[in-house]
Order: sequence, then structure tokens, then C-alpha cells
Amino acid sequence: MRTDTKIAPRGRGRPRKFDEEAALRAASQRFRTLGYANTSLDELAAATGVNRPSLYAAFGDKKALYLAGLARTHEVVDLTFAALHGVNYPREKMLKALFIGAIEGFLTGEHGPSGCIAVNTAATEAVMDADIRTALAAFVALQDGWIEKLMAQAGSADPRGDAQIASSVIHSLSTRARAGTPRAELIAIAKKVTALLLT
Amino acid sequence: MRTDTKIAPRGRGRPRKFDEEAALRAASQRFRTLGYANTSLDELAAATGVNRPSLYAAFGDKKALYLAGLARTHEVVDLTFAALHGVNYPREKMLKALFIGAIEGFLTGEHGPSGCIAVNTAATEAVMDADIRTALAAFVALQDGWIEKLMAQAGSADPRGDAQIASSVIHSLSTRARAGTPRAELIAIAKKVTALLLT
DNA sequence: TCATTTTTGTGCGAGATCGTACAAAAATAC
DNA sequence: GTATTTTTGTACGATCTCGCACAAAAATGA
Repeated sequence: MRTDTKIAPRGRGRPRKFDEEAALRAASQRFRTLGYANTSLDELAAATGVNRPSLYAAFGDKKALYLAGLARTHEVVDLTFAALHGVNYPREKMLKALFIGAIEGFLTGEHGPSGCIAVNTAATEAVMDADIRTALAAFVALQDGWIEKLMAQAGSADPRGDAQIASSVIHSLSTRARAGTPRAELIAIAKKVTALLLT
Repeated sequence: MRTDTKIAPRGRGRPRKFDEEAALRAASQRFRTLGYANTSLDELAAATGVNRPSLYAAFGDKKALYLAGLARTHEVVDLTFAALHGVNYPREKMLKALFIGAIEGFLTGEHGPSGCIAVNTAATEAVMDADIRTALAAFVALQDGWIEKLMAQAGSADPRGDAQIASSVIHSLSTRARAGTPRAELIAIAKKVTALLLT
């Protein structure tokens, strides 16, 4: 993953000192680690290298920044699934790619395994905040839908059912990663589901 | 579920005006809805009817109160699983009891479906807080362990594997409930996994 | 060179939040 | 009746947090 991006010139006034994409990445990372409510704007400013007024100018308030981070994650996940689309994997290899990819992603993080920002931070806010709930639902639907497509492509007899189960287990793998479950156990669970789905 | 409990006399000084169990229930409910970070002590005081100094005297600080709520949930879940232990259900009926029980519980809540306090609020704090991470891991292990026991009792050929999958799907059902997924869809997912586990 | 535009960065103000100090209240023990 | 013990409830201080105001800075356009 490239971390250096250019700062596009924006015409008239004083040029920006920060890259919006990079700032969004850093902010998302912080939100993922700490959760929405635990992440203060001071921390976001420190993490992004952008001070609060500039963050507000660029993204709006805290919630808008969080939603932008969720949307960015949504895009990244979308692209990741799209990359598997059209690749001619049999079901077993496809499932392995999905689970291993998810697990390795969930195990990354600034302060230990951090799982998925949507499953483990958006879900917390979802009950009280309709916007975040909508974004979470869209994220879940995106994952369910893509896996269904991939299962169909790989010749599953029940793509919808297989996708719902695989997707659900991925949600749990995210939560388990945050709980400190070691990689080997996560992989063991993935293998069990894979075997079951292949029967 | 009984909501009225007696206030036991505590010997010497002025008697308590509140029931510790009832206060813990109310506090847990609030934590489950709002998440740990979003729940202020003012809200807890209002929800329990106990003012802050008394809450501190009875439970310690905010985190101790949250952990006490998690522990109480742990006990309740433990008792619920224990009730199914020894009951002579075949696998299908046992799985149905597990999934339906989970789903109906997840759909309750003060402000819409609130899922599971451990999966959807403890997981958020787990990365930064070792105590909460430990409690979450214990909760997950409790559920995995019980379902394994129940699957073995019901004659599963791979109780461990079946339990990991069923337990994982239950985690996802909690998250999906908070995302606003309707009951019918949650039940459909449960049915799909049940069918798969019975093959 | 001078005006215009946009970003930066300091600083602030209103409000929320946590935890506790302290006196009054309500019980028991002697 | 008096002393002792425990809880209650008000009040407070210290800190954090959010969002913005405002002047300085750094670019472009005329």
C-alpha cells in the first residue's frame, strides 16, 4: 500500500499542507482502534498532522469525518472483492482467499489486532445514530452481496446461503481478533467453515 | 424475569434506598444501548435512580461498574446455557433453541435492537483496555464452550467445529440486529446454518 | 505591487464528564 | 438518650471535548 500521495494544487489561495486521502487514512485508523466515542479531535489532529480547524474545513464535524472514514473503508473493501471477481478460483480456493485475507487484515492494528472498523466500532454507535446504522447496514450488505456473487461464480449450489454463513463468520473473526484470539485459532475456525461449506 | 428485588438490611448505618442487582441491571442495559464510552455517569445515575456518589460507593468507578455489568451478563448467559444442558434435544432442536433464543434477545432494547453487550460494546474497548479484553475473551470462550458441550450431548460428530461455527454466526446475528436487519432475515440465516450443520 | 482567496494555527468559550468532599439523614449499638 | 456507622444528596473542582473566531500566512490574479 502506498502511503505517500501528492497534494493536488487547488487554484487560488494558500495551498494545503496535507493530503486529504492520507489524513482520512490516519483518522480511520484511529477510529478503528479506539472506537468513535473514544477518539477525540485532539487525537485525530495529532494522528493526521492536521489541526482541528483544518479538519473541520476539510471534512466537517467529527461524525462527518467518521462517516467519510467508513465510506473509504467501504470503497477499499469493494475494490478488494472486485479483484476476486472474474478470477477463476474453485470454491475452496475462493473461500481460503476470503478468510485468510480477512484474518490478516483483522490482525493488523496500532495497538494489537483491531478487526473491522464497521463491525467493531460502527455497530456500537448504530443503535443511537441512524446515519451510522445506515452505513453499517450498507457495509454488511456489500460484503454479503459480493461473497454471494463470488460463490455463484465458483459454482456454489446455494450462493446466498453460503455467502450469509461465510460473511457471518468473518464478522465473528473480527470480534475474536479484537478479543485477542491468536491467528492459529482464527484460521482453524476458517478451515472448519470452509470444510462444511464444501460438503 | 422478575424486576422487583428486596433490599437486604446491611446491619449498622443508614439503609440503602436501592437494590444493587436492579441498579446493575439498569446500568448494563444503558451500557448495552450506548456503548461504554457514550454512557455518562449522569445517565447511569438517572437510569438506576442512584446518584453518583452512591454508585461509586457501591461499585467503584465507571469501568468497575461496566465490568460488573459484563460479569452479570456472563452469569445470566451461563445459566441460560446450563438450562439447556441435560435437556434431551436432538441437534436440530438444540440449534433452533440456541439461535431463536439469541435472536429474540438481540432484538430487545430500549432504542431498537441492541444485540449483545459483549460483542457490540466490549469489543470496541477491547483493543485499548486489557481488562475488558479479558472479559470479552472469557465471554466468547464461555459461549463456545457451552455450545460445544451441547453439540456433543446432541450427538454431533464434531462438537468443537460445530460450536465454533454456530457461536460465530450468533456473534454476527448480534451485529446484524444492531444494524437494523429484520427478524425474518436473521431467522433465515439461522435456518441456513442449521441446515448446513445437520448435513 | 496590490487585491483576493484559501489555508493555517493559536486561542477561546461553552458545556460535558469524572470523581470526590462534606454535611445532613437514617439506621443500629450501648 | 447518645454515640457510631453507613448512605444520601448537593456541590464543587479539575479536566476534557467540541466547534469556531480571528489574525497571520501563503498562494494566485490583475
